[in-house]
Amino acid sequence: MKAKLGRCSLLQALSSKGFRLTSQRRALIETIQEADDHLDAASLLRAARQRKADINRATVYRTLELLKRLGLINELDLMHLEGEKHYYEARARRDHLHLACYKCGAIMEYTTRTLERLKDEIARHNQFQVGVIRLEVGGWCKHCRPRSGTIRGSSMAPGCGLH
Amino acid sequence: MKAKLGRCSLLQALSSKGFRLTSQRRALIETIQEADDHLDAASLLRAARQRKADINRATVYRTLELLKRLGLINELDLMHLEGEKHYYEARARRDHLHLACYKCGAIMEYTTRTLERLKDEIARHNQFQVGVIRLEVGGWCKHCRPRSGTIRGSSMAPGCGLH
DNA sequence: GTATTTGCAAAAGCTTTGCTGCAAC
DNA sequence: GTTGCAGCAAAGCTTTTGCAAATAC
Repeated sequence: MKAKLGRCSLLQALSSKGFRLTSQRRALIETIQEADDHLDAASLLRAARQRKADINRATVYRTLELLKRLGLINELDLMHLEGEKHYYEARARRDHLHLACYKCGAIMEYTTRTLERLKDEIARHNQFQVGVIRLEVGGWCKHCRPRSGTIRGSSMAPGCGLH
Repeated sequence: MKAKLGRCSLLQALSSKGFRLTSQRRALIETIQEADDHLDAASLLRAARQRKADINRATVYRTLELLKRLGLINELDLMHLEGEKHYYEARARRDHLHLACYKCGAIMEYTTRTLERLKDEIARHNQFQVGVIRLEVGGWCKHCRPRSGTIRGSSMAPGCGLH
């Protein structure tokens, strides 16, 4: 179960910026905020329809675009483990990174101060104002590691054909 | 001009693993290695055709898939600044991150020890064998920052409609 | 000579768009 | 009553696939 704390209140944020709160948007936002997993557009539509039956695919995409533009949700690729869909999550108070296992497909989240330090460093060294930071790691989780023991420091994918 | 040093020799790596060196693959690989920018599949095809006229789109995608699987190139999304295409770069000796400016579209690379430290930390704390790490940052470059001075530590995108 | 790889063309998958009518404020 | 937003259906774009012919080794 995904933690529900530390989330922005999307509904509140939307209306305070003058956007209409349609019943469709409510259903979509509630679905996103209460989701256990990262949802792609199709899954979100399916889940949101249990709250409000008549939601259209176009509305899903338009709402996601809006929330993304407002910085209220994050868009993830999750290393394209399965196709080119995008995944979404309500933006948490702290940035975190996503680990994707090439073998079993598990997605893990990891929060660390180092990421915040890195963000500050990026801003300072490049005079760059950071809006969104997306850090995704592909590899092998502890259950799927090719062999136990060594974790290589190298950046090269170990061997071929392993994905 | 992008630095040409610190690259893997893709041709050599391919043949040493027993893959055939077709003229199409040669043309594609040479194009990738000498590219000044990050190339998407269509641009790569266009550029490679100047070396070898008859290359097909399917071959491009199949070759990219192969090189990616072998860990010889990185696949980037560059924060989806323009559509959903993917971008590719020959894998460098050191990992680096990509900064994408929402306003002018500039892509900058930044290499830092902190990224390597972060990678080690990820591996240690999650017992995760890192294959590929992809870190992309969306924001505003020094020429496009909304206002000078403050660089906010917050992760929220500043204001709405700015992308 | 044989197995791998290519070209071709069609399809698949996800996302976007134009337009009409509905609904939030 | 306005104006923004949703629904519908069609199109758009990138990427993938099946199969026969070509090519690297």
